[in-house]
Amino acid sequence: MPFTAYDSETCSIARTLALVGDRWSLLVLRDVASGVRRFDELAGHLGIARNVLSERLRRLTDAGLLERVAYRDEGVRARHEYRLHGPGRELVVILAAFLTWGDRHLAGPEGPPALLRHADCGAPVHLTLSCDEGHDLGPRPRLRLEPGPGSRPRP
Amino acid sequence: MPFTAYDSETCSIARTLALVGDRWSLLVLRDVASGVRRFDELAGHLGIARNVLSERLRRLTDAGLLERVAYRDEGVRARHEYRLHGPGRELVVILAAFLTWGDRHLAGPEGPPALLRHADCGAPVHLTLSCDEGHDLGPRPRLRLEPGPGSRPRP
DNA sequence: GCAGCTGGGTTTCAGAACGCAACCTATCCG
DNA sequence: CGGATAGGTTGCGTTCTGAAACCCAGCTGC
Repeated sequence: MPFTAYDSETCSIARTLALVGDRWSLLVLRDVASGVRRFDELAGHLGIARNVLSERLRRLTDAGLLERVAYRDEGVRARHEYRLHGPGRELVVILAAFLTWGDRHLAGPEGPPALLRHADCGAPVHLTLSCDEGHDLGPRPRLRLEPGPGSRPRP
Repeated sequence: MPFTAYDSETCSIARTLALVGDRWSLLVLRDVASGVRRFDELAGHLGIARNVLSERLRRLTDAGLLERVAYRDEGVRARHEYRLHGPGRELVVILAAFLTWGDRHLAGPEGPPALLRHADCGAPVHLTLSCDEGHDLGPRPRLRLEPGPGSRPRP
């Protein structure tokens, strides 16, 4: 049964992209994961239009990837900030995949523009793809995507 | 030095997203990686507008992620198809990251809609994030993104 | 006690991107 | 010659995005 016989949108890749696959969501998540948590900081750092940022934060919060947390600096009224939440914390693996690819193929001669480290021990981090037989698949893995139990035929 | 002091667009995540971070590119790459290589098949399976598909294929080809390969079925004139090429073959790691996340958080009770297997041995594939000290970081890694040698201050 | 500042947005409107359908064009077959 | 078909391109209307202005609540200084 060819891949084309199955519904494109049911695939987990498509579903995940529908959630965070626009031009800004992953950058917002990157910044939040890096400690940029407040609206104005995000808007300033990302260069995103404020209405778009507002809409993205709402969507990501509604989806449970971010949480709004109240905080209060001294002498200022209570405000709130955004933090990674629940499943959102696992999205950093996707960010790491983008970072790794970009470092390998888009970095200039000066080297990678950002480094990803293990927060606990400070060592650089790397992503490996391996199969349940224990083979390491390397950077250019030979893979096959096939319909799984939750697949649906194309409408 | 806070993360906000560094240019958002220089980051490898941002650069990679600028290349493939629109609503369709990664789905096109998923399909091409899965053996859907011809224009009409892609258009039909993805449900993408033909002009948009045309433009995406050109961009991805220009960027060196896809190559156009001539082929000829019997009794039909020569045509061409698209295949993953060079750095494009390494993008499947990003697709695997999306798939893994979607399987964990967006799959229904029936199970994952698609399975990713090692083409050589047929075993399911998984992604692991580990640090150079050898710690396995698990699905919710505690990471720190910091400016690297190629970083630039914010303009 | 009120003017101004600040964080965190919403509103408005123009321009870019997208989706749909129609059309074009080689080539091969009958 | 007249389809059939793969692989696009063109034109047009709708939707999404971006920039900038505006709003609003609460603190602070005067």
